[in-house]
Amino acid sequence: MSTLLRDQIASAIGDALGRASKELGWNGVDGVPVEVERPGNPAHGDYASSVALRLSKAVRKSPRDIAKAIRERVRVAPPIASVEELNGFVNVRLDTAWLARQIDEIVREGTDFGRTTALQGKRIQVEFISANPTGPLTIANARGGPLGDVLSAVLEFAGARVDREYYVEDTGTQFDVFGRSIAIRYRQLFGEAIEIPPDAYAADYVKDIAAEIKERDGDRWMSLTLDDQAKRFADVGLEWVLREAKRVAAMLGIRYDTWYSQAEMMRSGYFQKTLEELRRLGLVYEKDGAVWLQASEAVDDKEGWVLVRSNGEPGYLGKDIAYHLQSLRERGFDKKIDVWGSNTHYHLIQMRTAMKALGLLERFEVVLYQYVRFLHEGVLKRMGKRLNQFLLLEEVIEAVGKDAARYFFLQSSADRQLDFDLELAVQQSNENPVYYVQYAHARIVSIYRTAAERGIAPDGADLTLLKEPGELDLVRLVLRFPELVDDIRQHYGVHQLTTYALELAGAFHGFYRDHRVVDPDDVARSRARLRLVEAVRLALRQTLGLLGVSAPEKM
RNA sequence: GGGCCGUUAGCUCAGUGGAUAGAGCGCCCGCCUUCUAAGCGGGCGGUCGCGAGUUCAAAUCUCGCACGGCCCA
Repeated sequence: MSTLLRDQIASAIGDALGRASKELGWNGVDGVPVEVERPGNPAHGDYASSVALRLSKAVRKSPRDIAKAIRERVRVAPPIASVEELNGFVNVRLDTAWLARQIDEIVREGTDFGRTTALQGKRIQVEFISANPTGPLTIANARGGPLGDVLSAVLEFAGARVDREYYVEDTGTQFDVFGRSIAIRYRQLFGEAIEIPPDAYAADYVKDIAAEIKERDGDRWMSLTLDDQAKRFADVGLEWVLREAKRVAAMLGIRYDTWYSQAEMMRSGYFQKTLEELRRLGLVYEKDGAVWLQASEAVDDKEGWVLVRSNGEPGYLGKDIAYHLQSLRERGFDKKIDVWGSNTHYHLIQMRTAMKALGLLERFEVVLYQYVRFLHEGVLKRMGKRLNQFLLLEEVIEAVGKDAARYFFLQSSADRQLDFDLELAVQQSNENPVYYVQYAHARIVSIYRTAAERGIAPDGADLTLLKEPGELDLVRLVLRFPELVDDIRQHYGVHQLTTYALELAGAFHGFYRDHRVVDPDDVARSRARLRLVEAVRLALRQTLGLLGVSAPEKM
């Protein structure tokens, strides 16, 4: 199954259309893509194409006439059993014997079922979470975790070589403030009457870091100025933050390939190189002592954007352009995909302008997810580390578990805002659909145990015995998995995996009630059905595997 | 003031131009002597925020407006 089923069907219809066009002397057919979809209504077959309706005007024929001409010319051979015309649609039905045969193919492919080579040879960097290294991971940063991790998994499954990257922004104002906050807490531990300013990080973890320093080094740093302490403690804080981030990411089942330091990127000289290149392109000008990037004409922003501030400090945008340029030019990535929170959307507009100017736009992709808020005692709160107001990712994972936490974040599209109520999440974790899906998987494994006990193995199963709609519908659903993977590979809608998992699990649960699999009185059919549910189990396992959710054999 | 995202069943959300709009939760009724009832079947429940436009066809695309969230100034 190297070619997706839907592509096979589409090209069969396309061929027929081409012949019809030639034989009947139609004009206007060229360049119109033939696409097929899975109709929701079973009466409309397994695949349908609306190409006749689209072509009607150009060809100057009624949609029905076009569809009929196509229908007459489609080569009817497995996998296609029949082609019909209805209301101008071309409806294709799959051959049921062919469908049943696919079960062996699926089982044979095993963990390769759905895997493709579409992205073979591509090196892709997926950058996600990358929270400011000024505190622990919160539920807000958390959303990017499963999104980025699952997207990475899908891209790998499609043949790409993927690097999961955590960009550590260990330079800049926020990082300095973090160091200063630790220093102030450190001084307070020695009884100094120094207040933590309102724009500093006031949360308890900052005190913890200061206490760790005191414990280890005592008053050794008290002789330094606040500025020098701030500089030194920022690095101590960074160590703490990265240690925590690695630990908590691991709790979510996320393992990064690279923790990439912004400071290191700056030391590499790439920032200067980037400025020079932008200058050569004539996109940079100086004003008020600062260095500016010209805004694109598409954006109504005459001012342009600061690359280097008037005090000589590299600006956030400038550093990020340099970082991207380095990834794509020097670090060997064909593509960089960033998973960013919605608050960066304006930054994204700026980045796209810059990437376009540098000729890198098509190698730069962003998944923008809407912010996560949390409810505390029924009141909505905006997350903020400086506000000392946040819900730790760790607390959530501890409360509901890795599987439910990941599944929760992957249920809705990135575009939709999430509100998280920890009390409700704990209370409802038993109702999390992830258990519904996992239960289907465990049930199938249980069927296998029963079969083994009764001495029935699926080997040599005669799949032609599978003729009932309930049986074949399961195969149809399983065969959608490779198409789904292909969609996500292109459009990054990883939440579709959860929708699919739920649908497949539901279909299986329904099947389970109506169809006995292990029946000692009918060993032949038992074998065939064991094969069938094995294919379902595989599709579930593959889906859960991409989601990073476990597929338990017992529940 | 400019920009990004959202608005679909009581609640949480799928549905990214097709033919009667779906799921989970909740509510009502039914189903465990047989492979796991964390399950299944049935029922109730919808002006797809509002208005215009494009199209053979709009929840889906475009424009305007309203409301909610966010970013920039």
